[in-house]
Amino acid sequence: IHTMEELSAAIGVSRPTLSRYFQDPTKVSRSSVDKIRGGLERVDYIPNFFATRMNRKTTGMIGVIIPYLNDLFFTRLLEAIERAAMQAGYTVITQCSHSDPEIEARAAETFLSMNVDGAIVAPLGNHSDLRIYERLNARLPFVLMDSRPKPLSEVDFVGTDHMQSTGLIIEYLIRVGGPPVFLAMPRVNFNARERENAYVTKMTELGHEPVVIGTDVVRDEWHFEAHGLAVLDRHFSEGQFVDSSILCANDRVAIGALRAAAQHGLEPGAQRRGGLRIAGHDDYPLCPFTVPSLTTVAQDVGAIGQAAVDRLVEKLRAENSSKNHTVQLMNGVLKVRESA
Amino acid sequence: IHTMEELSAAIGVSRPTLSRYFQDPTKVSRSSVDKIRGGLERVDYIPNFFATRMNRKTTGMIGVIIPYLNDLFFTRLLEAIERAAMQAGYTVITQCSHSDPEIEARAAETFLSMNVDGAIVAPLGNHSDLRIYERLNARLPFVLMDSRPKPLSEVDFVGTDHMQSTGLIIEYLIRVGGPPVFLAMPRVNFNARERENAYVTKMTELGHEPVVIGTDVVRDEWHFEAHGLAVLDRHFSEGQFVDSSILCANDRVAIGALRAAAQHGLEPGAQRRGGLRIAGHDDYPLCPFTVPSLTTVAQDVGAIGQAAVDRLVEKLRAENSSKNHTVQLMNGVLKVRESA
DNA sequence: GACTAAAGTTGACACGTGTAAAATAATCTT
DNA sequence: AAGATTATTTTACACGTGTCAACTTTAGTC
Repeated sequence: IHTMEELSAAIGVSRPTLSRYFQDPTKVSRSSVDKIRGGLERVDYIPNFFATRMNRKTTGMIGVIIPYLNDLFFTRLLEAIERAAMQAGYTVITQCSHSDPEIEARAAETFLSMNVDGAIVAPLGNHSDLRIYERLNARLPFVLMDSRPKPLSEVDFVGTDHMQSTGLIIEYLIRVGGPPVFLAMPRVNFNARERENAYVTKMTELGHEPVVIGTDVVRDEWHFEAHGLAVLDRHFSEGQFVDSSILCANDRVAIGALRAAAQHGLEPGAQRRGGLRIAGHDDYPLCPFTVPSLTTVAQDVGAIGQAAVDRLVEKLRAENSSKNHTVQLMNGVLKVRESA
Repeated sequence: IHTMEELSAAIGVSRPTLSRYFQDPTKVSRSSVDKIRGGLERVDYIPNFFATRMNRKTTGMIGVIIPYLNDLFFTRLLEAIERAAMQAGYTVITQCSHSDPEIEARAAETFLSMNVDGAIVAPLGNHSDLRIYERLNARLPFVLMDSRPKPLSEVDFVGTDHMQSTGLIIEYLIRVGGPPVFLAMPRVNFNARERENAYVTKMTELGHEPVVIGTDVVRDEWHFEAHGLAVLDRHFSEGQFVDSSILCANDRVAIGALRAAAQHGLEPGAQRRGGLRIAGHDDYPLCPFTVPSLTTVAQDVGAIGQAAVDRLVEKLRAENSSKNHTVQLMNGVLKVRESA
């Protein structure tokens, strides 16, 4: 039994009544509700998703694009979004760019084609075609998340305040050790550059010489751990930075850095004044379990996801397309552990 | 400009011709193609996803359900599936159960409602309502993946041969160290129990006494690292297993185990004969970067994902619903590193 | 140049459900 | 109890595109 028509015949209630029942049972009289309930016990019927969505003015769906799956940062973000969206009564359609701008573009088209009520996008990065975001932004309630292309200014954004978060860990490192070196990450997105800039700015502000390493060696783009390991392995081999404070662009790079230290018999940690220190950024879920456990700045992933959904819902509830946009930057929180 | 009707008026080609053009441009004459191409340059039009899908007998979509997002094993699996499906020309709709049977059930209903051509499911585990899988299996080309409920036998399955993989690492551990203790994982899915059984069977077969630990302490279910750490911390504190070979149910548990070892000043590794050894299962992407790097058995995630899609496509191409089912068990591969 | 076959186009209906307006039933006044 | 009001159901049309049969054009043959 596949259609409402058939169902209405089987139960003895008109089809439109069924239609309204499925949308909001309170709009149907008590007696009809009982008849329908009873009928649904006997036959099994599932409304056709496409037919229902086609005629509604609102589909109740929001589209989410994330750049990469094999990274717990994004999965946590996605989870936060899904929870928040579910709470708000929306169905989330997720697409992953797999670090391919073409797939990202196709995902955006799919969303438009599906008439999603709104879209949340964590952009892919340098290779992305910015017109995609502009196109989405022009036609839908749209929120950008996590990382922000500089050229795009008229867009809502939710992310971390990298000046604040990076500043926090830099000040800490200076306090307990010395001015940190910055181990960059492959420039897969705009955050990579932004954190690097935040580091340089903060160091200059504090009157220290910024030193950035790891910008030359770029292996497989998203293999951050391997990148961190390779860069530091080379430097440690040459005796460089073995007594430095090293601030890694993110925790995955830092995990590679810890590995490099171990391979060279170095023990990064807070114990020895003036010794090797390694710190990261993000509070990757594995940080408490590395050896030594990793000192880092936590991004409030849950808050970012929640805020992105909140802002989106706010926009798509406001019929009047108020063109002003919001930028929400969350603060990082210092997580002091063993490695620095 | 939102409908084909409008587009056809704007271009000067009949609507059905446009319809056929979007499905297969070769079915339209050269002259029409040129006219349409030209027209699409000027206006932008996106076919309505729902309207197109509603009338087609096949939607070109396959639904995938995974139990948990914050685990790189599942994200890698998902990635493999998405790649394989894209290659085969299908659109993947992903839903995550978030370890909630109710969400899992709802996801299944959504798939049925969307008329997906087929479904691939990595089951949630003990709490799942098995009727969900039976229902899907009865109404769709359906493939179960990764972990398999024992009561379900009439279902296609793709996963790892745990007898083989676990046997492999056990034999290795016995060869280089001694008969391993098994550090169980929280019983979140059927694999947990299956690996445990595989361990017991293999040990018995080889004439060793199986010892399983970690079945009592069950903290937050999916926090495997914390589980491994807590269990071994307790045992190490009591001086137990400090010179044992410890086989962890999976790599995330093993990462917690490595941490426990470090906290107790123990150095798991292959160097010292008769000393502490820690091994895992799965080849989690971080294994090469832990300190020490983690010896483990790799599950061939790529092959599992590919095989699941292959089998599904095979089923949904075969009109004749051949009711025979296939079980594909992939072999694990030993990855010897430092920890054992 | 007339005829035939093939290729391409179009009219008309179908898909399954939402929705506004019209019709009916139920409830409430006086 | 009759009319007025409200709650509920039904009629009728709409949504945007797929698809088939009927129609028109083109290409090919002699």
